[in-house]
Parts: sequence; C-alpha cells; structure tokens
Amino acid sequence: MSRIAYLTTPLYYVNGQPHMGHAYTTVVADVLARYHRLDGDDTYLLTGTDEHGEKIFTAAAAVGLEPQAYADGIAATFVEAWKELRISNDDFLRTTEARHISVVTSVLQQVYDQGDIYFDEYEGLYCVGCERFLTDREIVNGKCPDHGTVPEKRKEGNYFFRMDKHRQWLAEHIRTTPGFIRPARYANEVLSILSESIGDLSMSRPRSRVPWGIGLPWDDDHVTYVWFDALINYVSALGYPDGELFGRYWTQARHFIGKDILKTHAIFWPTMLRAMGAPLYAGLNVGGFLMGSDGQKMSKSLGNVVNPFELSKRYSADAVRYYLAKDVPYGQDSAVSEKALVERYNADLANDLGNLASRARALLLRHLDGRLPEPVQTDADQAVIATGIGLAAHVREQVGALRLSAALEEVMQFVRQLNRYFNDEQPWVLAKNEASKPRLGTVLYNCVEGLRITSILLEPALPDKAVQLRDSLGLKGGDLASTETWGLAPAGTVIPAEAALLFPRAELEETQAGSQPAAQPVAKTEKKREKTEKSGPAAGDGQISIDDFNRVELRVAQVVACEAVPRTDKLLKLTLSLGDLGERTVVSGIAGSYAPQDLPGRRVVLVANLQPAKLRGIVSQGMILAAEDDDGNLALVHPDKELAPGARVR
RNA sequence: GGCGGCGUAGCUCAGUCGGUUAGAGCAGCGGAAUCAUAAUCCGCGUGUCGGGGGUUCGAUUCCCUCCGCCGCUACCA
Repeated sequence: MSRIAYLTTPLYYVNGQPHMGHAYTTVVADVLARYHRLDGDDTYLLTGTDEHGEKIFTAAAAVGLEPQAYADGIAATFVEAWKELRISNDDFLRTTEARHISVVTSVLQQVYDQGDIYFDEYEGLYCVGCERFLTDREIVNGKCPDHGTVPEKRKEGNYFFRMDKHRQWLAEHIRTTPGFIRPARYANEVLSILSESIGDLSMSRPRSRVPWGIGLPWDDDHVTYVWFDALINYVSALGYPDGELFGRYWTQARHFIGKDILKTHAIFWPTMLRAMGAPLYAGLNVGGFLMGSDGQKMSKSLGNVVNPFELSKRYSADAVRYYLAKDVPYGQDSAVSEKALVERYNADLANDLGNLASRARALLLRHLDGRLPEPVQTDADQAVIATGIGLAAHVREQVGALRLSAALEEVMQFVRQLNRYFNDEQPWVLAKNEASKPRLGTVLYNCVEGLRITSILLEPALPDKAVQLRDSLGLKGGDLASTETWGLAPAGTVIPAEAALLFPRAELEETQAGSQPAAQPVAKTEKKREKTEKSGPAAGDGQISIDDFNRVELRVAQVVACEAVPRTDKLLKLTLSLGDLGERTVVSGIAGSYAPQDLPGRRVVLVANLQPAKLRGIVSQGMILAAEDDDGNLALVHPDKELAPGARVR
C-alpha cells in the first residue's frame, strides 16, 4: 500500500538562463521525490518551462528570433541544466505544447461559460516586466518594485476572472488547514492579503499588443494572461480533467516555489481551481531567496553570483545537490558561496564518508583477500547496528517535515559513529596476528554494512556517488526498508581491487579569493544607503562627495495653486511654476502645518530631478524642502530674495 | 506609519508548550593514533540566548518597550 506524492517545481519562465534560484527549488523537489520513491511511494515529479507572454515576445524580437524558436533555445538549456544536476523529473512540460494548450483552452471555455469571466475596460499603469497592470498600492517610487521600471499608462479592454468572490472560503481554508502553506509565516502573509479586497484578475491581453499567447476560445482578439496559462500546467501535465495521472496524483500535489511567486500560487491558483471545479492542491512550500556570498542579492555588478552549473562541473553534481540540501535552510533567505560548498563537501563527504570507505577498503583488500567475511557480532557491535537500522525511521520523519538538512545530518552522525567504531576496534591492529583475524572480519563487515545503509539513505541527495560507493564495495542498492535490517551485504562479496576516489578533497580555486567578505558593517550601511537613496557609492562615514550632491537638482519654484488632497489628513497638491521650465505638480505631506490658501504666490525649493511617485492617485513630480522640529512642526524652505522661478539652488 | 518575521558560541544554524550544567556542524587550541583522501578519534566554550522593564518560586522561552535587519503594506517624496 504505497502512498502518493506529486511534486512540482514552478514552470520556469524562459526569459533568462537557469540560475541558482531555479537550481535550489528544483534540487529540493528532486531530493524529496527521490526519498519518496526510495520509500516505495508512487511518485511523480514535474518541472518545465513557461513560454508565453509579452516579455518573451519582445525578448525574441530583440534577438531576431520567432518566439517559439527563442523559447526552444532557452527551454533546451533548462533541460540540459536539470540533466547536469541529475534531476529525475517524470515530465518536462512546456506551455507551448499542444497538450497544455488544449487543456487551457477548455478550462477557459468552461469558466467563461459559467459566467466567471467578464469583459471590462481598464485604464491604469502597466508594467511590461510583470506583464500586468499594477495597482496604485503596488507602485513604489513611481516604479514597479520588482523590475525597477516606470510603468506606462495604458487603456485596454480585458477579460476579468471573478477572483474577489473567492476571498472568504480561501482564507478559511488556509486558516483551517495547517501545512497548506509552509512555512506558516507565508500563510499569515497570504491571510493578510486576503483580509482586504483582492479584486478580479485581469486574465487576457489584446492580441494586437501581445501576439504570443493562447487565444481565448470565444474571442480570438485576446490571448490568455501568462499566469492564467502557466498555472494550469500543474494539471495539464497530468491530463486534466480525466487523465489517469490526474485522478491518481492531483489531490496529493505539493508545489515548491520561491517566495516571489507566492501570490500567484496562494491566491490566483486556488481560486482558479475552485472555479474549474477541481480539488485544491495539498500543499504549497515556499522557499526563500538565495543570496550571494556576502549576503546581498546576487548581481553581476557585485560580483557575488554563484553559478550552480559551473560548481557542478567543478565539484560534481552530487556536491552541489548535497550542499544545497544540507546547508541551505528551506523557507528562509540564505547566503550561498563556493567557499561554503567546499567546506561542506570536504568535511562531510571527503573526510567523514569518503575516507571511511577508503580505510575499510584498504584493510579488506590487504588482509582479507578482498572478500567480505561472515561476521560474528559481539556486544561491542550492538550500538552501531542499532543506530544503523534505526536511521530510516528518523530520516522518514525529517523528510516528512521537509527538514532535508536534519535528515542528512542524521545519516552523517551515523557515519561519524562508524569512524569512532573503526578507531575503537583498531582493525589495523587486529590484522597483525592470525588469532584476531575473525574479529577483524567482523569489524570490517560492519563498516561495509554501515556504508551500504548510508549509501542508500544518502542516495536521494547523492544519486551518482551513492552508486559509486556501493560499486567500490561490490554492493547492490536497495529501498529504504532494506536499511532497517543489518546484514544484507552478502558474506563473500568481492571488493573490487580498483576504485576511483569517491570524494577527492576539494580546494577552493583562486578566482574565488577575489570576493572578499568585506567588513560586515560597511556592507550593511552601503546596502541601506542604496535602498533609501538609490545613489552610487559614497565616501565613508555617511559623508557624500560634492559630485553626489551635484546630482540633486534643486530649483526655486513658485506656488501657482494649491488644494488639499481629498480624504487625506496630511497631503496637499501643489502646482508649481519653474518659469521657463514649465509647471510641476507636487504632492506634499505638509497639510498639518500649512493651509492650502496660504501657499499660492510663495516661493519654495524643489527637488526637481526626483523620480515621479504616485500618491493617492496623483503623480508627484518632485519634492519641496521643509524643515521639521521634534514636535513635527514643518517650516518650508524659501529663498531669501525673490529670485525668478526656475533658478538653480546650489 | 501599520502588520508580520527575525536577532542564540568566531561562522552557519537547532532548541526551549517556563525549570537540573543552552546544543549541533564548521573553524580554532591541545592530545592519541597511523588502517585511510595532511583524512580519523579524544579533550577544550566565563555564549549578558539583541538592550531594558514586567509577570513568576524560577524566563533565553510569556508580556511590554526600545534597537537592528527583512518582508508585506501605507495619506514620506
């Protein structure tokens, strides 16, 4: 009676090459899938690529390719990447495949027919990067917070999916289903989003603007919004609605995602499923971001990018897999680096595990003709045996709780115990006289048997090396249950005379030395300044250079008109004249200290090259300077003489 | 500004539904051993469990507050 496990990674968007974030989520899902299979569970692992949308269309055009050809190219690099990392996916779905498109089309028609999709005109600020309109609330500093670009104003007719009506039950479901979203803090985040109106979801784009997408079956002038299309992959890959795989796996679906796509998976997707009349997935597992070696977001300019595929070629796929599973805690942001990988690899795999295999092999070959003897267990052997056969239960428990790191650590504890056992029993001393040869055989047998169990338990993380390890001892593999019996390594087994070093010790390459772990405090202040001021690097001690200052364009401006912004306490909308430079609208939070009628005619100092920002629906094109005392009283800064508006302030 | 999370040994992190001497791995120091991949094994930590206050017989664990970092959000611009 086996259990069912359906695990998915996101379908990765083909707008860029696979990177560490992709690799991490995919490796975690794969290690988990392999544990399920090892334990006899009926397991299905899905990954793939998401290939529609405006961004793909433009990216393809930029390099002179048809969208499909462009997508083909990137999709191939993902296939290659997962091959490199030994990902054991059962399927690789591309959203441009006919089997996916036909499911999306029928889902659309069904949801439309039942009245859950309607047409409406929409005007708003559109982010090309997100491929959607942003709400006022989402815009930060006049820009899309995810892409750092200024959204453009667009008006278009779109179809909308009635999503808002699903708020109540979804919130209830999240509240009453522990583990539906893990870690729990992300469930709280979703609940707080659901506590307010979520609106209906714009789920189409005019084909005239976005030719690259799945057409709406009832209106070919529109194509499906890329997320509405992509999310359906999780069921289309199973042959929804009546495929055998769908019936078998769907209700046990567990999605693995990064926190950047929480909203689509925790809100869009469940409401879509409900509208489709399909059961919800079983769980959503949210991972954090992987940061560069310095703890900051990876970026080329910081030179802290860690490429998992290069590391794989340098140190082996298993080294990368083991490092990601063992050292990177799931669900929170964490720093990854080549240095950390090498340390983990050397400590656990080379020193503890690889070396143990080496020393056992050496004595077997030298003193026992390379044959595994029949053991005669004594009291001294019981502790090792007990730990070994008890490991599977611990591993099952940890893996079930998504604690891969703890699961692997359980196994490593056992490896350390075997090393202790080896030292305590001193087989190299036993080998010195004939009388102790039987005891020598038992000790070495137990080491080999321990390594057999270890190799099976580590196999999900180390698919290649586990097999190599067993090969080097003449052993065969087995399932998880086969680790719960001691003595399955057959006496008489021939130990191969030659075997390559399993885990040669790794040295950190020189190139890596360049990324000095800059003094922590400096890095932090720099990061903070970057965030609050978006300025370039400055001299130390919070001081800025004259060049920095000159980047700020300060000008005298005259207030032409002023009115309070409706339904706000603090905001005034000012119309300012800059003389020959024209007029500006500025929103300022000074209503507590100035009445609208007091201001027209006054001269103020304006930061003229500030990024526009939208406040309460009004685009503010700058900031006026005011001083503030401890009690919050504001005093506008104004020039001492009546200079003409537009004059530069330095 | 609001809501939420985090802040535990040099580093990466566990943990404490309040209670004997707060843990692991890595790094470091000393020693043993020499079968082995300069690997292994043993021993070694006076850590204000972010600061302060409170509740309690007792708090790192609960409450309040402050500081720092992160996320979401907002009438900062």
